[in-house]
Amino acid sequence: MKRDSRLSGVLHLLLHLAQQDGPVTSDVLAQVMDTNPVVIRRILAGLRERGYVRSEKGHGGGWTLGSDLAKVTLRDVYLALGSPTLLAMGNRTEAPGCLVEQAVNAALGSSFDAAEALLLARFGEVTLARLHADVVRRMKAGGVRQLGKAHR
Amino acid sequence: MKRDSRLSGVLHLLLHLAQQDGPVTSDVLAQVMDTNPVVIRRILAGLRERGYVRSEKGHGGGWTLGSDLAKVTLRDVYLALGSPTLLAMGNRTEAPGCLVEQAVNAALGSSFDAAEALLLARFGEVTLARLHADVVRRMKAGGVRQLGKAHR
DNA sequence: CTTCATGTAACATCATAAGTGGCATGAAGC
DNA sequence: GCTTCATGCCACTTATGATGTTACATGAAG
Repeated sequence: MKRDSRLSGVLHLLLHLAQQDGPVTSDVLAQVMDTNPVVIRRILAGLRERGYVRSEKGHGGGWTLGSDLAKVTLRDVYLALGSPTLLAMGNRTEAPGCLVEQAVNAALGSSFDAAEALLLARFGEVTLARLHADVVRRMKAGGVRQLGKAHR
Repeated sequence: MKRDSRLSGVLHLLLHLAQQDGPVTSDVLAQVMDTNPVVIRRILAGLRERGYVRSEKGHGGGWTLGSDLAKVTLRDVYLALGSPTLLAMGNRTEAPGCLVEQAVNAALGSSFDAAEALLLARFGEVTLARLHADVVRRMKAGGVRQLGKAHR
């Protein structure tokens, strides 16, 4: 199964935006992420609806942050993406008539639910501000290297 | 992302085998699972290597359980399937040069790891015997219904 | 009114689980 | 021996969803 990397990608985008003054175009972000501008717009569309980012058209346009990084958690970002599937596995059928399958579903399902709950809880504990602070810390630790240069 | 239901499926198969005296053919199991015999063989192949099931060719052949249900956990079964991907999400890249991505990976990765560890731990706590006991309990609770009849 | 940038639809690509057909292998029954 | 039944396995197809790409409309700045 192909792994969904949108959450990873969008966080990357947000943190890069956090280190830019003005708007950044989808084109630039696409180069940084080594992908297509349309993919960028697609990913950021959900965040725009919630006000986490803003977009402007025309000259000098592009993407800017739209809210306080301290008030947005990874969970918020995840939800803004449309709550994509977290687990790669699932029960074969829901609401089966077979008693065996019911027992299997009950056993697996409770574990699946627990794992999803754990993920969401941990996502809820981490704010973008904390991630940003971590980036700054890493920059200092490794010497103030310019960002965006080490992308390839 | 398409969800992997092999673990769910194989548990279903094992519990059905547990309630049969003699060998059960892939054909019969396929009907029970509403799928193709080849799929059954493919799923059970890994379990055979570890001795959890045995297969016999020819007349009167088919699949039988190969070990004590109390000694096999869901984790064992999961491993026998080849440890398929548990999470539908992942980091965009591993070992990135970009500091931002490193920070993102660290934050997400620890959560991903925790969720996977939780799943494996819970799988390790559940034996097939316990699942089987649960099936029996459900049968008594709902009247002794014949298994395999409520499959479609 | 030209240029730049987003917004969006439509389509192509790619990976993987699942489904299917065909054929070889081996065991039981005649 | 030989037929039948069942697994073992390979190659191919199908289905699904993330991702990549092209094309065109919209709107803002110069």
